Amino acid sequence: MREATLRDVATRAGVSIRTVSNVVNGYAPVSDSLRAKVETALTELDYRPNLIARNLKQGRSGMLCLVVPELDVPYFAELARAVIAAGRKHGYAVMVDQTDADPVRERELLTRNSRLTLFDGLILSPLTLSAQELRERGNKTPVVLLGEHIFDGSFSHVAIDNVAAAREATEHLIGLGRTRIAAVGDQPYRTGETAQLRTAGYRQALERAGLPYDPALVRPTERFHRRLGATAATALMALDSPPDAIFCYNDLLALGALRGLLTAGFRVPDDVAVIGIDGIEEGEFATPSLSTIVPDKQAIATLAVESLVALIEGGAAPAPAEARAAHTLLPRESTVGR
Amino acid sequence: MREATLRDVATRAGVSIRTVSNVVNGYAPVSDSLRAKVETALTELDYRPNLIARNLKQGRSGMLCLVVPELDVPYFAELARAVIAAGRKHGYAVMVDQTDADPVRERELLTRNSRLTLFDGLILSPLTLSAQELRERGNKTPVVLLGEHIFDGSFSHVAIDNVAAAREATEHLIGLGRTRIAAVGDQPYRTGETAQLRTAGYRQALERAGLPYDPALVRPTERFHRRLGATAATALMALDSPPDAIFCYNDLLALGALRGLLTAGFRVPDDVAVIGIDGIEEGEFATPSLSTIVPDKQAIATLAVESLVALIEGGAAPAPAEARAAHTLLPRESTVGR
DNA sequence: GACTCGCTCTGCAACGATGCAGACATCGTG
DNA sequence: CACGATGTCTGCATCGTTGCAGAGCGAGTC
Repeated sequence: MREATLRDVATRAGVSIRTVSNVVNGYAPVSDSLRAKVETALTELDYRPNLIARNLKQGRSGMLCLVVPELDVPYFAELARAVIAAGRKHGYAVMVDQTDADPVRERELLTRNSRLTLFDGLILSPLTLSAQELRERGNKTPVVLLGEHIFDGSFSHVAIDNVAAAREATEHLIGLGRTRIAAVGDQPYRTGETAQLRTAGYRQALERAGLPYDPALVRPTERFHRRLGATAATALMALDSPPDAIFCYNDLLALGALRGLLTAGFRVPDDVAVIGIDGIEEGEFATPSLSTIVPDKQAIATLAVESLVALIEGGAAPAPAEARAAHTLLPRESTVGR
Repeated sequence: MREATLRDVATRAGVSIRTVSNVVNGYAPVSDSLRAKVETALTELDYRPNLIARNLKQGRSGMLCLVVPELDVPYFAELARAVIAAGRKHGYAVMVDQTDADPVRERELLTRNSRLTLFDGLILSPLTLSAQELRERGNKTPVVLLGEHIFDGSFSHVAIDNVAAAREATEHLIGLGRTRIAAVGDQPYRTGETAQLRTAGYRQALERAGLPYDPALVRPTERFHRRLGATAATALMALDSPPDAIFCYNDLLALGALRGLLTAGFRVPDDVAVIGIDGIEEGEFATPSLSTIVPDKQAIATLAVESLVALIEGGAAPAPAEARAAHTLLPRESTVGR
């Protein structure tokens, strides 16, 4: 049985379609007697408005889309929660999609037939897309980007200050008296901008402290996953002169490193201190608990949604806004011990 | 500037709207010369089909919606990944939403204006909704339920055998020689069906092994979060005769318990063994690594999507299907040590 | 009593796409 | 040369809703 339409209700109630629509939406004044008749018919037929039709007519869907590389990376899951909440505050439903960190699927977002046309706006955390590709997309859906990646002034964009965050993480380790500090997570190629910014911050901290920069202590990882963190950390400890601290470019790498180090028999933080970035809840319950830089996810979400809503409702495109969210150092056992 | 429509392209190419549509969709044969003209116009105007309009005409959107209580609960995030993948295999895009474990928001899903009308089907992991509420919803969108909750035969439904899973977890602990086994996560009220099934499995195992059932060892928790696991575990160890093993109803509780126990100075598994359910990746990297029951998330996702697609494309409603996904015991350090 | 006013209510057109039936031109066949 | 068959292309109606303009009607005013 198909869903009842306005026409069905109108026939049953003996009124015009338009009047039913008015009753449903409360747009125009309707006399009590008619209203009652219509409402009876509405419930009898169990009418539900067809939102697709409404959207077509109104040219908007009231939905935003958040696209992240991987939902099961806790940082993105926690961010998604915040974005969904921020969207609701502005009257938008936020639906989440993931690209599986697959460049092909990221590019699908830009194609002609992308499902994104269904949404009023897009919040995208790109992984491999270049600014140029994004600019040339056929898609006119308003976009706000998350993360440092590919920002070139042509899009609204929200991120933390990655250089500062990395510098502060490294300085925290230096402040604890560590002198051979490794970095895990560099991505020295086109799509690794965020990682490169963190490397820059790391080097700034070393420089300011007058510590030498040793390329052997910087380990690239293709992704920011636990297992790669474990591998990198144990490899570092196998060096002739191993590090006494490891700065990981995100918490998953750091948590993997923790586990790898403990398995290999190293004590954290006594032998090696470890710090990450992301402030995911998992780090609080790890053993030892993980020191980290906590980005203000609430702020990121709010800023992203606000920029996007401005783009959508602002009519003429306002200039792309670049917003910075705050971050704070959260020292825990993995650097300062118990 | 608004998006180009078929009409715009048709005007520019000097052909009928219908022909442009044919070129775009490849439906009917079009001569090479016309096709070329149309394609030029298409790219010049950067035409993108309006999916809302297409959906309205075709009566379907090609999108499924997955609704979970909390995306930042890793089990749901990992499940979401699997569901998204399974959906793609069947030609559907899956969008994810969360209710924040808020009963009000769960009920919003059922209201007249629910955005769900935009989707061809719904995969729902309900938390507080009753079967009756779901049955009485105005919404005719096909639904498949995840988890044991509220299944009463009126909906298609996918879950693991929670009783067996809990029994096997408990039996694993018993097999290691533990005799005072606690359970963390009971929810002895209407919306706690899943938890209650796990309690049943726990009691079955005790009974079969001839171990006494001690109500003091069963700790309810309102949610399945790390912090509550930590609290419950430390409370248990403060008992006059503390347990020598703890079965947690999910991995987050277990990971919280691990941390709580270690902070309180207990050795895991020497003093207390700990096991969870969910098989989330986090448990593999915890210290000690977490023993767990791993539900076959791939299977859950596949079964759910297949049932849903059957409902959607099957025309006349097929009988609701009840599907069971497999689970396996994965012993790790938190029960068997290193 | 004619007129305006204001309140209800209605019909038509439109959003942008596709399904369908048929128009038209071209071709092959007897 | 007439005919039907084939291959391209088009116009109209339609999906379910809302915007707009105006019809109809009773009440109020002079």
